[in-house]
Formats: sequence, structure tokens, C-alpha cells
Amino acid sequence: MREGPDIARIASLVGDPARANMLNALMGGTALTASELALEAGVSLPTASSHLSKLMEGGLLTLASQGRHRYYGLASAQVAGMIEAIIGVAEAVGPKRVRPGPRDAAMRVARVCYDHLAGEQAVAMLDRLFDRKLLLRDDNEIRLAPSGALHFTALGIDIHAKARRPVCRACLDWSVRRSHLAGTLGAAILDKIIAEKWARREKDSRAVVFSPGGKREFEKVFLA
Amino acid sequence: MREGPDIARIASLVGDPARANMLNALMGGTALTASELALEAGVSLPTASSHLSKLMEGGLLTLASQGRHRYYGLASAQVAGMIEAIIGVAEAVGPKRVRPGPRDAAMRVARVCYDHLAGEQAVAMLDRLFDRKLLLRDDNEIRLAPSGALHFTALGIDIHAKARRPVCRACLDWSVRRSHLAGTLGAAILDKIIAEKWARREKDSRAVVFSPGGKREFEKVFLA
DNA sequence: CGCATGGTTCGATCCTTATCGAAGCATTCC
DNA sequence: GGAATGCTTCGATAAGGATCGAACCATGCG
Repeated sequence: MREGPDIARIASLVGDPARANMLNALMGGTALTASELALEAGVSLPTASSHLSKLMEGGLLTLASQGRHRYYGLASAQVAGMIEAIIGVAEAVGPKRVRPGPRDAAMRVARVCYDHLAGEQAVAMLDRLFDRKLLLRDDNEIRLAPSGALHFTALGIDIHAKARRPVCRACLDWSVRRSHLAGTLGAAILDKIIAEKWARREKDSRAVVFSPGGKREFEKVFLA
Repeated sequence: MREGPDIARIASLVGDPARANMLNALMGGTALTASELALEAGVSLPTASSHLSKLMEGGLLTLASQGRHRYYGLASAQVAGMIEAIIGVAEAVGPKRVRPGPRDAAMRVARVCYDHLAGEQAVAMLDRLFDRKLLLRDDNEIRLAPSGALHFTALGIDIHAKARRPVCRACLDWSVRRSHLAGTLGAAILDKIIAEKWARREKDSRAVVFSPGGKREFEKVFLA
């Protein structure tokens, strides 16, 4: 009998297979409708609806109504980070597959985490941004350096925060076990990578695969 | 119906109130016996035993048998990190207490996370260690710089890894949302803080409170 | 206005799992 | 060896919650 935040409540929300599949699907970053999520989870529509209302009540999802469509998405990058952490443990503990399939390898290199890039490339990128002093680790957060602001606007990335969401935020990477860049800037960079066609998203997966030329471009801009 | 790591399995292990309380208690870093954990969780001994075997089977705990005592502890810093992440979401989502109690404030400043220090002090410390180039963010991990090895041995901290456990590792802080230092070095630093009596552990809590003099000493050594 | 589509609510069923008392092992102490 | 302690297993009970079909709301289209 303890006080404190109700961690069992949150964990049990993720602890149901149907809900876990839904959350996993939403880690791709795109909001999905109830029927899509039902399909993803392998349950009937009423069942999915019930799960979704529980996830909403638990504060893990946000809902955007557009006409007769209702799009569900992860509530925050923090929730995404938690799910990444759980995935990490499940990976470590689970049946160590003898040979990680090609898709897994691709996921380790680069993948989508909610709305930003994760994986080795993303971690390396954050390191370089620190090295180049475009970002600064401030006391409580990652901050954009003045030179960084110039740099990113020159790249056509709008770094003016619109909502209350922070521009930069650290997000722990489950494969590398170090932080990569989240926040609006992280999201904007992923947008650019896709828009420039440096990489494309693997269908029905979170993996992001760079084209040979795209990889060179990306590395020139962000890993130089 | 998806492939991949069984995240629901892991989350559902944490999702039971009794088990969550046990894990929470183990976040203090000290291994506990089944009866202590039963008390902590508010369940009978048989019930606790059943939960513990499930947590063991799930790979979340380790067991050390000593005579007729059996000590349960968290399996890894990764598991501790996952629990921190869940706590973070539960905090954010939960009933925002109008006024965070004094103990909560103390927890935010400094607390034990598994076997190392967490909280604002810990995050600030890691930042300074990077700034002073005692630690280096390598591609895939935090590494000890040559100067750092000298520095820590001079402080009487043994940084020679004994087990397979890494010397340095990042662990995401739920209150600050940035990484602090885990691994054997993180554990050794916490040991030193306690051994030097710079701080003491709050009873029945994860909070770590520095004495005025101890705080000065700590800051002189690690935040200079 | 009526119909089709996307989604939620209701009610009943079924299964999982948490729980505890009692009994059973194992280890240590006398 | 016997008694005591720490813990686990067994068996029975009970409660929670996941599931689906059917009925019910809401939005958009013709």
C-alpha cells in the first residue's frame, strides 16, 4: 500500500495485447482511426472502441475529430518514450532471436519514434549537433543555440514553436540506449528527410530506409 | 496481430498493483526478501511469492539466495529505466496534486534510481562530467575518458568493470526528462556519496537528502 | 429527407488471474 | 534429531475484464 503515481494503472493499460498492438501501431507517428486500429489489433470494432476509450481516459491518447472520422494518436512524446523503454526491456528479455531479421537491422539503423527519427542515425545526429554547438545541453533541457536557429532556418526548417510543445527534447533510444532528438525540431527534421526523399518509410513498419544518395545528403547536412 | 517483442507481456507484469508496488520498492536499489515485499505490496506471503515467480519468469528480477533468505532485486538498470519512464507518464497524467509534498520536492532534487543517483543533481553532474571531458559521448555509449579514469581513481572510486555490466550508461530521468549516469560508475559515485556521509537516504523513500556541508563537498567534487 | 458509413454503447458470456488458507520443502538453530 | 523460520506449492474461490453481436447515435451524401 503505497502513495505516489499510479504506475500500475498506466502499465496495465499497455499490458493488454490488443491495446499494446494499437500503441505499437501509433508509434509510427501517424494518427489512425478506430477501424484501422481494430484491424491492427485483431479485434472487433466494439472491442477496439472500448480499449480506445480506456486509453483516452488514461491520458495516453489524443483524439482529433474530423467530420465523421476520429483520429487517435499518442498523447505526447513522453508516452512514446515510455513505450520505447518497454520495448527495450521486452527485446532484451524476450526470446533472443538467433539472427535478427533484416527488418530489425533496418529498425536499429533508423526508424520513426512517434514523430521524429530514432536509431543509430538519430543518436549520431544529436551528438554532432551538440559537437557543432548548434544545440546546447542546458541545465534542464536541450536548447537551440543562436547559431543553430540560423542553421535550421537556412535549411528551411521552421523552428518557431507554435504550441506549448518544446522545440527540443531528449528521447531515450531503445536500441542504442542513448538519447536522440525529439520535440518540434526533431519532428521537423524527420519531415525534411521524407520531403527531400532522402529516405522512405518501410510499409507497415517503423523502419526508415535511406537511399544511397539520400544517406550521403543527410550525412552531409547533419553528420558533417 | 503483430510480430515483434512482447511488450504487452512486460507491461502487464508491471500492471498489477501488487507487483507495481514491489517493483517500486525495489527501485530503492536494495534487494528485498519475499516477506518484506509482501508487506510492501500489502498482500499475503503466498500471493507475493506467486507474483515474484512471475516477475522472475518475465526476466524483470534477479534472485540471490543466501542461506534461508532469498533476496529479490531488479534485473538490470534497463528495467529500472523502464519503470522510471512509466512513473514519468503516471506523474504527468495522474491527478496533478495541487501542491507537491515536501517529499516529492526532495525526490526531484536527488533520489536513488536502482543503484545510482537520479534527479536534478544527477543530471547536472552528468552534464559537468561531459563538459570537463571526464566522460565522452561515444557513438554508441558513454565512455570514460583517460583523464576521467585518473580522476575517479584519485577519488578512490574503482572504475574497473568486474562483471559484464558497463561502466557508464545513460538512464533517462523522469523528473528532469534528461539522462543521468548509470552503470558501475554511477553506482560507485552513489556509494561514495553515502559513504562520505554527504547525504543520507530518507527512510522508506527513494529520496536522498544532502547535508549542507555534504552538498558543498559534492558540488566541489562533481559540479565544479 | 432517407440511406450509407464510421463509431460508440449495451448486455451477456466467458476466461483469465489475483487472492488466501492449508499443507509441504528447505535451511538453520538448539 | 527436532523445532523454528522463511518461503513455495496446491486447491478452491471470487472478481475483474476482454470479447462479440446487436442495437443505437452521428455525420455526410444524394
